[in-house]
Amino acid sequence: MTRRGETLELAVLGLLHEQPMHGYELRKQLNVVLGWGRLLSYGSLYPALKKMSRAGWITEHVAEPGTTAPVTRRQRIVYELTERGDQRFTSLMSDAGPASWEDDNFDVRFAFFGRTDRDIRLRILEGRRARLQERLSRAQQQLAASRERDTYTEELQRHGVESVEREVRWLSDLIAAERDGVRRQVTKPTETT
Amino acid sequence: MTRRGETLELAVLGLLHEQPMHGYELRKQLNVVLGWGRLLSYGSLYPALKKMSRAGWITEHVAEPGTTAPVTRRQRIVYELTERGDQRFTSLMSDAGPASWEDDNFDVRFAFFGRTDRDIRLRILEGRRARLQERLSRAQQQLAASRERDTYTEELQRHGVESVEREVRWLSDLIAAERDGVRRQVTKPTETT
DNA sequence: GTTAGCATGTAAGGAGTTACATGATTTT
DNA sequence: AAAATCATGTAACTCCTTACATGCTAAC
Repeated sequence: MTRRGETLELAVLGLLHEQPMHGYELRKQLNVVLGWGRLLSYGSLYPALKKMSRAGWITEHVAEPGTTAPVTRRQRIVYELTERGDQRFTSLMSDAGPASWEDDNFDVRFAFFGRTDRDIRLRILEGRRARLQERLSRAQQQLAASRERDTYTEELQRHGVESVEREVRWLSDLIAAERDGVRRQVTKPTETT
Repeated sequence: MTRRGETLELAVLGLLHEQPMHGYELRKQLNVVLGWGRLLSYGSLYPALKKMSRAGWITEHVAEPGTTAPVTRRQRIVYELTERGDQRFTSLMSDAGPASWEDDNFDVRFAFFGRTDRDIRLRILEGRRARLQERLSRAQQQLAASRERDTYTEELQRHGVESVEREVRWLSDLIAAERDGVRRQVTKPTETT
């Protein structure tokens, strides 16, 4: 019944869904999928992989030098998704959770949209938009209320509101595209500054 | 020589710089200053206040019902900035730290720009911009390299790049304004409340 | 021959959340 | 009389980072 911290787990399962990988490579790929500014630390990655291995979602294969890759530098451990891991992936992608959990996982889930049904995609996108809009109205009220505060605080809040508004528009475009069943191809929204 | 987690500390010191406050009120204000989506939990706030109190940066005054506010609901503990706390605030605002630390603290520092010198403000803004630009070029390379990947991953990366580009422009505007000495009306806002 | 990158791990510690515990006051 | 809000706190737990430990291979 773990509710938080499944983000890393989902990201690993999703990446191994594409192809087996060893930890070092996985870390680099995780940097793309997780929206985090920094690279995930090894102190976090390897224990997580062990845990997932024990849970039966992935398997560890020791790849000896020269057997797998053209130039293998040293012993590497290649992780591969199991069938149960695949089920776990699907469950994590489609299950609804608390708002905070869904917010934490949004980026990762989005990255794996290609392996998810359209109705699930729509639910995730609409849920995200609804939560952002809620946050937006609170922030706008706050902005209107705190006019007395100094310019910098106000500027920070104004910028925050604009960023969220921008993200809401982005989501709306994506939702519209999904509804139309149109395979979206990167239309650059007209920039208004 | 604590390097991380001074974010909360800085935010509290900055808010108490304006006026003394009790914990419950502080939490609401922190929600504005810290860029976090959720409210800070009490389980995090109160121990932090105790710690800062022991360090001598703030003092605790018990405000008995009826003595301070017009309608006091129950016993509240009002926290007030000490002189050493003020020094600590200045130090945290002006000290340069590791990149990750400066990134974590950027929002909070920006919110308190009104109580900081212009050269410090410029250093913080330019530092932030430099780090974002660095991240941007890496992300752009990644985006160009991974054209084979599916549409959603690409879309996510594209959106990420655009967001960062936008933030860089925002920072550039702010830097230009600071350089021009276009005083955004500083230091002490007109006394009200 | 030394530095940089590849590759895997452990131990200690930091900073936060959730759940629990208590109780007054205001609103419905 | 119940529910919401005000107000403060503790204990257990989670997840992550930093620092340490090891050792191979490629490039300069």
